[in-house]
Formats: sequence, C-alpha cells, structure tokens
Amino acid sequence: MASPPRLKRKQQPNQHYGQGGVFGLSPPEPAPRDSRKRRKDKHTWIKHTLTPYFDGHLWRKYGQKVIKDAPYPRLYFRCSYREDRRCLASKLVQQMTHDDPPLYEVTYTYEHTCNAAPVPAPGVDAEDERPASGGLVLSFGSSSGAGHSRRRDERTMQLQEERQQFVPSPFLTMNLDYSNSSQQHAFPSSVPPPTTSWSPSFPIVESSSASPSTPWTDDDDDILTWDWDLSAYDFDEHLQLGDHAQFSGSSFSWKPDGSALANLGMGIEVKGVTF
DNA sequence: TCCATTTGACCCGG
DNA sequence: CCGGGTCAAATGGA
Repeated sequence: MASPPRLKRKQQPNQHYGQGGVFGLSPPEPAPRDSRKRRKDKHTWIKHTLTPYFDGHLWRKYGQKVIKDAPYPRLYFRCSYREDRRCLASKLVQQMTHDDPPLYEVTYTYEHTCNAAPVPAPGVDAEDERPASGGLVLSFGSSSGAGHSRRRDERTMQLQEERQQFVPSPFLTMNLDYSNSSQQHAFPSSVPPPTTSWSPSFPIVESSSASPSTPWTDDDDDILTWDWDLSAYDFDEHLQLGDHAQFSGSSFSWKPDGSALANLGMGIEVKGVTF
C-alpha cells in the first residue's frame, strides 16, 4: 500500500473551458462577447419544495459542497442531456429545514433546451399495492385505476435510490377514459393548455415549461393519459391541503386526508388519488 | 465493463 | 484569502 492517490487533476488545468475542450463542446455560455467576466447574467430562479429531485427532468449530480453557515451540504446537478443535446439547465439543491419532510431550496439555472420526455415520478410506474408514493394519479371517469405510465427513457438511474428516501414529485398523471363517452375519440393533438393564473390567488412561477406531455394510449384502451408537469405551478409553495386550484376549466382540491378531488367540468368526475 | 456518483482538488470572483 | 462552483479520478453498483 504505497501512498494512496492523493492529488487529483494535476496535469491539465483545463484552461478556461477553452475551445477544443471537452467533446469539442463550447463553454456553457451563450456568448462571451468581449468581456472576460464569467457568467454575468445567468437566468436563475428559486423554488422551495419538499421534492427537489423529481421535477420531471433527468439530472446528473456533479458535485456536493459544504456551505459555510449552512447546516446541510449543497448538491449540484446538471441536465443529463448536457452533452447530447447541449442543454445547459442546471440546479442546486439546498436543504433548509430539519423537518420530517425537509424543505429544500432549489435554484435553477437556464431553462431546459433538451426537450426530453418528462420523467415520471417514482411509483407511477410501479403497480404496487402500496399507493404510488410519487405524483398524483387521477382517474377520470374510469375505474381502471392508474399507472398507465410509459417510460421512454431508460436513463433513470437516480430514481432508484431516491425513491426510497424522498417523497414524490410534483407530477400528475391523468387517465381520461373515453370508452363510455358518446363522442368519438378525437383525441386532441394537444391537451388544453393551462391557464396563466390560479383561481383565487395562486401565482404561477414559471409558465414556459408548463405544458403537458403528449398524450398517449396503452394498448387498445380508451384511456387517454398524459402527464402534467406540476412543478411549473409551484404547488408546494402555494397549495395547502384543502386548498382549491383551478386551471383550464379543471379544479383540484386537496383533502386533509391526503386525497384529492378533481373536477374537469363538463360533468367529468374525479376518482381516486394517491398521495 | 460501463457509467453515474462520490469526493477532494482546482478555479475564480469578490 | 475565503467561499462557492466545477472538474475529474476513484469508487461502486448494475
């Protein structure tokens, strides 16, 4: 056992993200222009949440750091498609409280440009007896329960471990049953877009990414399913149990027992919910 | 063997 | 110089 490998990266100081650098990838900067000031106007926004890891995107952790007066280390993530699709989105996660479900502060930088399919929350796929501890599953007018989630991306590594220690994510899977509808399918090519404001006074934090995924059907079911990225609505921040929210003609209410009610209007009733 | 995570070193701005 | 962000070799799980 000679001397353990101590020093790291002593050879190439990786000069300044220079061109011809990593994978011939350009530096994470739109346009350095002339100033040598590094990243000046990065677009960042902060979100407080109980579920900092599941926001519908695939993240790759690239660092962790103990911050001076913070009780918890800060975790650094960047989009898993950074190289593949030149997506510069990144985020850092900072645990704020020591509560049972701890509160986290998540600082996002840059919007995603990868256009990757939304990553379902853990548990949505699993047809376990245990209620999916991830996301909400609402079934409209159907008794065929939930879980018709389909995975398109296999690179969901981080989900495995996280699903056991963290609570779920702001993801909503809707299953809309058209089977006993008098109308023909006529699946809308696009799900009705969310409105830009909550009913009474729930502000929307980000609306740019607030679009549902493309609906799909499984087998020959008449179940239309799609995912909403609820993180765009900042549920954690503004929605409490018992509150009512409304968008695009639909309203949801969180019941104290953890379930939820949804009302699509047009007489469509809501079914069960797992939380 | 592959690849995401871990973890200490390196880098850089204030 | 210090604190925070990033790099990248080592690690470890699949």
